[in-house]
Amino acid sequence: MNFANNQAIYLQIAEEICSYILLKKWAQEERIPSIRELSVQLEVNPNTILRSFDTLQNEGIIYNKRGIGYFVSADGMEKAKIYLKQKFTDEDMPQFFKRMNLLSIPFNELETYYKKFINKNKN
Amino acid sequence: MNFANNQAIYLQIAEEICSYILLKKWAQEERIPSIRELSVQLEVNPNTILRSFDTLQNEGIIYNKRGIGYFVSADGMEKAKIYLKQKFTDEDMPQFFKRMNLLSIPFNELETYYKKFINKNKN
Amino acid sequence: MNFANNQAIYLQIAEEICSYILLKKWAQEERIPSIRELSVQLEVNPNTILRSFDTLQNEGIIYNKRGIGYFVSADGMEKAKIYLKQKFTDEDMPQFFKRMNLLSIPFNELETYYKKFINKNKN
Amino acid sequence: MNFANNQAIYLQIAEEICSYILLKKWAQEERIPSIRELSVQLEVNPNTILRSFDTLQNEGIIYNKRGIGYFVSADGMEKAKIYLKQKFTDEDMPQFFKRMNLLSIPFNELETYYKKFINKNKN
DNA sequence: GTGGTCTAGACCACC
DNA sequence: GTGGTCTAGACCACA
Repeated sequence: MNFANNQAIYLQIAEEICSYILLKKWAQEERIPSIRELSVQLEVNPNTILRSFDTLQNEGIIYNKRGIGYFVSADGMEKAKIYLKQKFTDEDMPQFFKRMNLLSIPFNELETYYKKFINKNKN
Repeated sequence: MNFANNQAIYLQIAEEICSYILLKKWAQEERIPSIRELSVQLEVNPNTILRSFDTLQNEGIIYNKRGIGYFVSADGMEKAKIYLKQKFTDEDMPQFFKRMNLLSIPFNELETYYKKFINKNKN
Repeated sequence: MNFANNQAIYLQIAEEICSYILLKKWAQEERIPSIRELSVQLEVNPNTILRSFDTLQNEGIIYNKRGIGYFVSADGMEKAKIYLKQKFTDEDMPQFFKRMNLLSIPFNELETYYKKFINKNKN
Repeated sequence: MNFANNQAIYLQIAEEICSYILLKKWAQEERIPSIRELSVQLEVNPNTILRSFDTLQNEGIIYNKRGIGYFVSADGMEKAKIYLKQKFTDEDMPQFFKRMNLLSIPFNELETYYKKFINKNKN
């Protein structure tokens, strides 16, 4: 039994940053908070934030200006979406479908729930 | 940012027990491990286990024989399924659908992924 | 005046590993020494070696088997060559050409030296 | 693995001084900074600077006036160029060509890179 | 044993 | 101020 979320903190933070970009809380070409700011705010070690940034930089989602800070790439939103979608299909979906099978929920039934969800949130 | 799973531990354990019942690791009318056993195994305070058992007993999934232990109800499997399904539709599904919307994944696409999942796990 | 090589240690190590692969000291699909072994041998912190390995893994030059170690990729030699060549053309060549200009060495003259070098090392 | 530049510090400084002369930062017959000044500026022991000056004096690149200081020779620029060129052809070139061979870069290709370099820096 | 993660803290270069 | 590098050492999961 694992009570804590088993995913590495730096990956959780990376995903969170992507979500922020997708939600347009940080626009493209905009500077994101510094490593030190985030490390204080999220109460983690600066090195952990750096690792998140490194990961996102490798994905081309953010880039870096020496001595200034990190910025969302010009195509950061698109790339953030690709990054998150990959994680979603590879990790969340299989777990979700597994649960459906355990609970004998047929795929048809899922659509019903989906329509309800859409109706409730369409406003 | 929440690094730890935000759900109460005793509820996590309750769900886990239901899963075990559904997977037939503990048959109906079978005695389940004692509070002490589980508290040692899961490295949790015995009171936490007791709360899980209370919750499941209220749902009619397990019952208690004084001085002997807890047992899976005669209709425990069915009730465990209902219990888990409720959690699944109320908590997991909305979160899942929300993510789909954020990532602009149409419902049609989900079916494709579902079929892939089924094919991979049908053996 | 910088007396020490200004390139980061973990990048120097990454290049050194690539050279080893190109020189076939570590064959493709072969396991390379563990992080701990190299950290002792090279007298650097294990984290520094890990960073070198991370870099090379991102380049697809090496890959990892959990709990076993790092291995040279099937196409590791080719990718190591590409990696080193990029570094060579981007960093070493400009510096080399700059020196040629400072010393007023025309390109023709370089060819003479090159032929001498080849003759001396062709055996 | 050598993390530090393997060349003796006093030789590195000697080369640096030659570069300065070639770049006309110190003109011929001009006095160059005192041993004490340089030792402070470069954070090096005065004896190390003295050894650099000795080396350059032996090459006839600089000369000494008792009680006054060191001066660039009348033909210092030419001799500095010869000194640096010798180092360049004897030490840098072989290493450079060796790398070219390791990376299977033919000499023709080098010319392409050279032209690009010239074009970029011709302004 | 292996690698993976995280913390604490230091020093550096660049702006 | 910013990020970049490196060390020391801890704890974890996996095999």
